[in-house]
Amino acid sequence: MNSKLIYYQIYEALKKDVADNIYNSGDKLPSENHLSKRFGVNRHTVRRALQILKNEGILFSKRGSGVIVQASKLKYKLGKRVRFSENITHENNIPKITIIRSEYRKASKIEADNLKINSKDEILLIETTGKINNIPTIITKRIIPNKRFPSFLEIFQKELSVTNTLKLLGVNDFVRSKTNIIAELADSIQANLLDCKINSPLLKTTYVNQDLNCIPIEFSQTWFVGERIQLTLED
Amino acid sequence: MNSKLIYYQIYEALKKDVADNIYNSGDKLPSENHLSKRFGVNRHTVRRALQILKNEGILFSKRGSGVIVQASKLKYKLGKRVRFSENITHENNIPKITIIRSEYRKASKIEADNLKINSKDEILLIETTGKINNIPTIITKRIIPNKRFPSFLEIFQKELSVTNTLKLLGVNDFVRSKTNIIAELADSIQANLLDCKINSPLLKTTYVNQDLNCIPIEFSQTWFVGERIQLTLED
DNA sequence: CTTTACTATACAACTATACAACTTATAATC
DNA sequence: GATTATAAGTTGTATAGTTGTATAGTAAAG
Repeated sequence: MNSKLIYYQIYEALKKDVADNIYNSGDKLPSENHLSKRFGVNRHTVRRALQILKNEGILFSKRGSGVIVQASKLKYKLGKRVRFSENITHENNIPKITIIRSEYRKASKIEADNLKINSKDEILLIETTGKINNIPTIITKRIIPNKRFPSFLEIFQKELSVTNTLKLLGVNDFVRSKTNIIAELADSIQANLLDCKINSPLLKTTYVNQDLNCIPIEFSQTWFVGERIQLTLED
Repeated sequence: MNSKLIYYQIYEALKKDVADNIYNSGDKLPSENHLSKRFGVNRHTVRRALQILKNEGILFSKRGSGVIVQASKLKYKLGKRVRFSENITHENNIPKITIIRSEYRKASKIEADNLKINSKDEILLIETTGKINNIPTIITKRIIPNKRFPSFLEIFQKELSVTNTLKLLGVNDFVRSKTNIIAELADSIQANLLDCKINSPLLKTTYVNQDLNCIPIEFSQTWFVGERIQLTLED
């Protein structure tokens, strides 16, 4: 019976277009006005169809900008050696990292504990966003001991890769000592950075990377947009 | 006896109004609520009268919009040289074309065969609706080889006429190589675009226009609302 | 008693219009 | 060249009006 409803027909037509890759991940759909002309209906009828697709996680919209095809959930491997770039390019996705903030300051107690440094030693904070196929998906906040890596920021700004930066600093391998995973809700700043709604579910991982002598290198937190990422564990 | 019945009297009154051109082709009637007040009856009694007029093909309705006076069947000439605008304006009717969709993509096999191009060459798809005296009557889906006419869309958006667009592109004359005519039933999207019921009969023509050197220019399909158009052949 | 014509009411689906909030592209200005 | 206004385009929201459909009820005719 649903099949006779107009909005449902439009829903099916648009869903097919996405499935047929007429609109690809990250693409903007034609505007609601264009779609309403294409289907010969009022804009609100199109919106009703779009709403279903948004609920299904196939589309998402941004006021003033457009309606965009949601990328299917990317698998992000967690384990002993987690490498961002490899994790993304592995499935032919294109990563892009942007530094949004960096600052030097004294370590907090938690940071000092995790990095096994003296309390109030100076640390470097770097906050980055990661886009996958041009869709913002990841925020990372890194705490790095400044005493050991005084030129980290300078190199990282060029390399935009922890792995490469550490190599250039003489650390050829590093592993995770632990990873905690919790769920959080996006606040307005995160929502803005991640192109998601406020209160969208985020996956937050907290971890320490250390060299092979078990000396901590970075204490970091990463937020993933739940709709776009699934974390997978391996041993 | 029938003449006593209220709904039948309303039916006759409305039919007379249409015959007397109080309501013309394409005009909206007053809403059912207004009519029910005018005749001093319940809305459903008016609807019963309207239903007969719809069955007779004199009126048609669109949910949310209103009840509209149906046009009488227009003659549309098919033959070697088919020109939409001329066909319509010939009997003092006013045509209006709207682009509802355009996209570039690879040719399907059938399209490539008909256009005599390589399979998977890029084509331009343009979908338009044609209103006659403001009543939607025609849908056309055109496939045009992009390699030969890379600026077709740009010009067509201004001209809204294939004949004019081709003239500006240096093609002063073109003819149809073949025309197939079949009957189809309107699906829900076509029904909305054409302001007709789902499963209304449509005339569908499939044809290829080619230049005088017999090189295909467009491979297209046109759907006509059966209630509003009759096709006529000439040689 | 059953059917038919008509009323009454309510809600769903869709249209029409307007405006706010926001983004993007373009032009103007420094 | 970079920054700032301006304009145009987009989604979000609200309100009102229209047809489609379902249910219940009344009165009259057979």
